[in-house]
Amino acid sequence: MRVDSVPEATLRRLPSYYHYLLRLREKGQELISAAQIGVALGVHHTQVRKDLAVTGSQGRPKVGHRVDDLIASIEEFLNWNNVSDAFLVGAGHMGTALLGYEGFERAGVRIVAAFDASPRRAGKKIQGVSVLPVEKFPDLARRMHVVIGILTVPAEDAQGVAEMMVASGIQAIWNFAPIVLELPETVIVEDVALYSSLGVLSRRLAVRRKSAAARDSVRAGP
Amino acid sequence: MRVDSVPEATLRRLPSYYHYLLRLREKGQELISAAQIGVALGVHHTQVRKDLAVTGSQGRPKVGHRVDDLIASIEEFLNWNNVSDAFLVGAGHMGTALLGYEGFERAGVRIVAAFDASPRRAGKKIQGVSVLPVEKFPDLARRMHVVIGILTVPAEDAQGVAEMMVASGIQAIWNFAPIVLELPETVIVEDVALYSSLGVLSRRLAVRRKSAAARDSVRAGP
DNA sequence: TAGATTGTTAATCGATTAACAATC
DNA sequence: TAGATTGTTAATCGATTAACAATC
Repeated sequence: MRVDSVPEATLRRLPSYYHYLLRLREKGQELISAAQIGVALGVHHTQVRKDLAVTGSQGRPKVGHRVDDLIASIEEFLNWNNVSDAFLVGAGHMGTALLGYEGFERAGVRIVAAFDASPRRAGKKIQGVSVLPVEKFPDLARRMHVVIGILTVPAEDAQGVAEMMVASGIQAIWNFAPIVLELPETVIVEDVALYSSLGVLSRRLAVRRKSAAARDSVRAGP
Repeated sequence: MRVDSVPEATLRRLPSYYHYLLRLREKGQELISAAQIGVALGVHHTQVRKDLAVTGSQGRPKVGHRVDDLIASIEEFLNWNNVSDAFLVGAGHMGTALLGYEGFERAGVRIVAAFDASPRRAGKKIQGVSVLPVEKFPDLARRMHVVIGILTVPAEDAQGVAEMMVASGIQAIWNFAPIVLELPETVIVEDVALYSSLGVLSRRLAVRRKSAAARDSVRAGP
């Protein structure tokens, strides 16, 4: 049983619309049609309409959608207008990078503390966020009612840390480790699969080279 | 016309199998069945078989697959056994994080130089990789026959830098900026859509809260 | 009004899952 | 051998695209 009837593919496209619309607004554009969005983002215009429809935003025939309305509707639909506190575990390269991002508050997430198992890192401040010993996570998470965990630890530690997070009341995990976490299915896990992305890139490049090589050998003759 | 007949969903799952298999090998396990992989990674066993089939690897009835064979087949299929040089542009938070990753060489990519528009960053070394002025990109890319570009610049600079990359001979771009790049369709673009990921997470969490609240109000009575 | 655009219903397409024969 | 597992073909499911009526 799916809790949310909205297709995941739609959820993934909405942020892309959102950032495009922000840019339009910055340029002062007030109206936009589904077809224009589609062309700009490489999505079929019917698909754009369906995606926007789930947010409840309505356009006017012959006129299009108000950029402001769309932005507000997407924000509300994704709950990006309510910022939730998040704890990050793993203050390594990726963790440090995420702590430096400004844009996540606009996407409903504020990283309020970071944790690390290494005493070398704990005690420091990174990008203005304190790095604490990971032992302090459970107590603090509970006291501050933090329900979002960001997981940027090495793959071999990820499962253990994730379990600690869930035991501390975390309900959603943004996982950067290249493993599939085994957790109660009530926990929301969203993977950032960097290696999946690299796999697609590498394969496409290889296929492209192969077909280019094939063309060249035809051109050169048998 | 699709150049590669293999579904993208399959390409995205293969790296996940790959990392799981690496862990098995480390533990000394020599054989594995599609069903076991499926249980561990949350994929239907038939799907696992189809995915593995595209790599050309074969298993034996009643026995399963040799872990070694699968690893080798996936590596070859994704061309991860041939490492390509890559240039990174944007030595900010995310760029720095990627320069620190050890695992990308195993995924076919070696970052050999970084570039940045800011004179403050250019000239430094980050994680042992030199950061050069972005003006040097075109000439160096051509001379070194670099065809992979990693794009970690702010959103507003991404389109321009991507065009510069393509003009310099780059054939595939790993894009971390939250915009849809408009480039010739011969260019392979692979987006790491952090905000799409956050959108899904935020929405799921909101839906979960809503249904929890609904349950509570029923329990409390009308 | 005419026609551009929306929003919805129907058709198509592709990916996932089910069923089952092959085989070690 | 019996049965666990593979690999393939058929059925189902869900997402995308096409068709079209509604409307400003």
